[in-house]
Amino acid sequence: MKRIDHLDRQILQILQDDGRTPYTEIAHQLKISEGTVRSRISRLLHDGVFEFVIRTDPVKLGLNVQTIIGLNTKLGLQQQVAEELSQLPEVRFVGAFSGKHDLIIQAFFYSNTELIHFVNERLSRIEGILGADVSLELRQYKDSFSYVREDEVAINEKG
Amino acid sequence: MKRIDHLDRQILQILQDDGRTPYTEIAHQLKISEGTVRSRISRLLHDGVFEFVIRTDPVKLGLNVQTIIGLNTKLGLQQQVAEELSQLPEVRFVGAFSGKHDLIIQAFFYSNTELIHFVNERLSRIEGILGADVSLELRQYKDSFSYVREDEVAINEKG
DNA sequence: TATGAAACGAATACCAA
DNA sequence: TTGGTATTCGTTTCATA
Repeated sequence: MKRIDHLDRQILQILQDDGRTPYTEIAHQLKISEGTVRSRISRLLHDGVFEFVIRTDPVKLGLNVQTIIGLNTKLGLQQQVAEELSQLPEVRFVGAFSGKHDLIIQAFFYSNTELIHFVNERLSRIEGILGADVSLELRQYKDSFSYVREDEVAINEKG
Repeated sequence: MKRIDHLDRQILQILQDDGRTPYTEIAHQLKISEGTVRSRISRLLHDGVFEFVIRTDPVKLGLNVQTIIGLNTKLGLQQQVAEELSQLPEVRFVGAFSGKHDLIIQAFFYSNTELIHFVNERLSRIEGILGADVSLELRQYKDSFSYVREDEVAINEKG
């Protein structure tokens, strides 16, 4: 995989704001040709650096109950638990972490009833879960995917 | 805002997989006209139900250190702290929660050095933060934005 | 269904190793 | 001279009225 250079990052920054910005418009903004934009985007897509998606508003879809759940798992069963959780449609994110919880997941529900059902019925039936700390989202301040920064190394190992 | 119906959800499901699926292709898959697809997408965009974005792979951009940080804040200063955190480019997500932590954030860094710098320099200077539990992501199992489900109410208030 | 805009494929030009 | 990248242009596909 070729290294991502400054021009790639500039293209990504524009697409972060609007995933539908035409190649011609990107080319114009960056003062390069449309072909360059196209070939770079093809390469970045091919290398899996990014993909075109849509971001839906969970609340507008009726998913009013948003949670982050920290889980502790039995030694040796963490991966299996993580994989089972990943199958569930309510679960958006699953990661293994160091820290107070072995696994942290993010899950969305249509109602508190559905959340309770999830914890009592779904989680309780997964072998290897020792405990679950449910945090209920009261307010969201930021949920951005614009994390492409101009330069890779802001603070290097000596900083 | 008009209610989101089954057909809207089907359109969103297709776009979740590929945000650039042509209207004609969506129309063909759902056996409806292209005009219907277009008018529905316009309405959904207008209502803020979804937006076209790109999803970049943080690791491929060099953001190898991914964290979830739980914060406790001084009474009365939570909102101010949340807003300050939202300004920081390293921070992707900020939410207020009920549970063990008042605020939960997700942040990405280029290196452990940058993470340490963030905690010691950035966080420590924000007034109102009482404590921070840093969880370091060791492995990611799922990070999906495909949370549009076929039907809104899987389990209703009586279920 | 027609019109303009955007995306695409392929040939060519450029540049640096 | 060669491999990689940028440009250009003709064609096709798409969005839109």
